[in-house]
Amino acid sequence: MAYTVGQVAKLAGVTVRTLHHYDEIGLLSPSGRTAAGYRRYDDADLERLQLIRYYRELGFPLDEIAAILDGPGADPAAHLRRQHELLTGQIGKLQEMVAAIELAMEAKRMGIQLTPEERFEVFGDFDPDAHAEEAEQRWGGTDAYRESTRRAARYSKEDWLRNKAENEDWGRRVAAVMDSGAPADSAAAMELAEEHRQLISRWFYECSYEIHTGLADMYVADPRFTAYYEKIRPGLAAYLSEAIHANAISRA
Amino acid sequence: MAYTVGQVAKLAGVTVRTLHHYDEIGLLSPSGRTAAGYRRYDDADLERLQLIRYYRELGFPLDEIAAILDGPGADPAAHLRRQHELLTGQIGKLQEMVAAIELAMEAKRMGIQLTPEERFEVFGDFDPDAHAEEAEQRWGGTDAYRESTRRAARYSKEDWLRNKAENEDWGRRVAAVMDSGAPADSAAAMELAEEHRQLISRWFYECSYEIHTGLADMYVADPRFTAYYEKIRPGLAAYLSEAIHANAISRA
DNA sequence: GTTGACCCTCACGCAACGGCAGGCGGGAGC
DNA sequence: GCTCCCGCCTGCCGTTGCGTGAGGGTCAAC
Repeated sequence: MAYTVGQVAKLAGVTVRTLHHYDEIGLLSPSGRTAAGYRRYDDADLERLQLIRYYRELGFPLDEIAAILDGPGADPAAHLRRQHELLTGQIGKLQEMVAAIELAMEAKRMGIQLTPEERFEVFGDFDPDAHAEEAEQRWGGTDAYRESTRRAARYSKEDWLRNKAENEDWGRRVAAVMDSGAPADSAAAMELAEEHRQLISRWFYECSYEIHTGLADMYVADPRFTAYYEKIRPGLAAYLSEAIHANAISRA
Repeated sequence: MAYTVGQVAKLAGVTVRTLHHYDEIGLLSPSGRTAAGYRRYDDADLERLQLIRYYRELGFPLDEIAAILDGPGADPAAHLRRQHELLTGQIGKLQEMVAAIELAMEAKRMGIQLTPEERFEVFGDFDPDAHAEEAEQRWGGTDAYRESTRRAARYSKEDWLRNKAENEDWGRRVAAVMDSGAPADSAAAMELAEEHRQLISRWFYECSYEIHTGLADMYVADPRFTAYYEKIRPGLAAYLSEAIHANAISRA
């Protein structure tokens, strides 16, 4: 089978100009030309273009792609295998970024200040020794910052008051259930965990059960989040965490 | 807290030049300068930079990022929420690409020719009406193409012969087990499924149990792959598929 | 035979920085 | 006080990966 530039462009989802460019730099030269000088691409060219597109999607510059494709010891199967590995690596990276975003969302929801390192460590290559030196400092002056952070969000004043009221109401009720001695996997505790999830979803961001259990783990693992709940009632962080897990399992 | 360009650059994993550039175009201007003209970034600047980095990672051009960040109705929480959605979308796209790579790997392993549409449909925006018109043609002339595809791989001739021999040996034995009337979830069938997986891993690409069950589904869903196994023994495609699933479950 | 879609080759333009030159600032050690 | 080195400053030109015409040939159809 032979294809013209336009056909290849449509098939591969690139522009004709891109194919011209690849021809110019010798990355993908069509296997032949017609008498009139039209480029003719065959199936082998398409296969090469497929590899190019994947490497491009993975962020490789064109000259490196050329080196990889034309270099020795690289049969087509090895390329696919390599691309498979790179892709799964990218997915892992994106999942870490998602987790970092969830952390940032939850921190904002509670008015907790993130350290600069936490903001950026997901992007990799950050300096490890810059981490410990400010570990103390981040526990000071939180209150003023919290207020300013809250003001930054563009909710109306009434919205904020309503949200605050709902939050406090929920806090009172969950403290009462805990005081009553009901276990964390009781229907009452799970119901309040579910309400917690819906409260987040309504006011801040869509909180799936998966995200919710992720938050639950964070509440016991990160002292700043723990402190937020311990202030309501000592032991509440762990209690809530367990209730959230129980609720997620029962709803699944 | 105030930071110099160099400190911010290190923290955020960007170059000083990039920060200069963002300042030049007004995307991220430091909140102040020292008497000597040094740029001074504060925590709000860092927060903005965090958002910028995420949007950049998601492929947005700088002018669009500026429009998004400075536009109305976009509080910080909304940005995080949006980035969360975009990221999960990207992950889904990459997972489709992984699946497409697995298809391509398996097709190559069996010497099956993929249609141009199949090569590129994962990249999206391909023409739907270009799909049906060649549906017949892809069933002709497969043998010659298969041979040429096989030669393309850079294995030595002996490698190929050994691989072929192992494959045929496996084919004989799985046919024998099937003929014996042993069910697909019997120990013998599962053992051959496991061997099938290791054979792929050794010769072609690391084949996890997850990938393996994906292949199993493909063997019954895609007639070209089905035909490959049916030629060994009628009913083998379904039999093998079931054995692979049973094997994966028992090893998990 | 002419119309419209498609192809060709220049050629300039643009985003998002990289990298270097040439010069100032600052703190620490002599 | 002087020097040394590192970090900061402002230009300014270079590069990658194309986008976007300009100006002109080609091909299948009507």
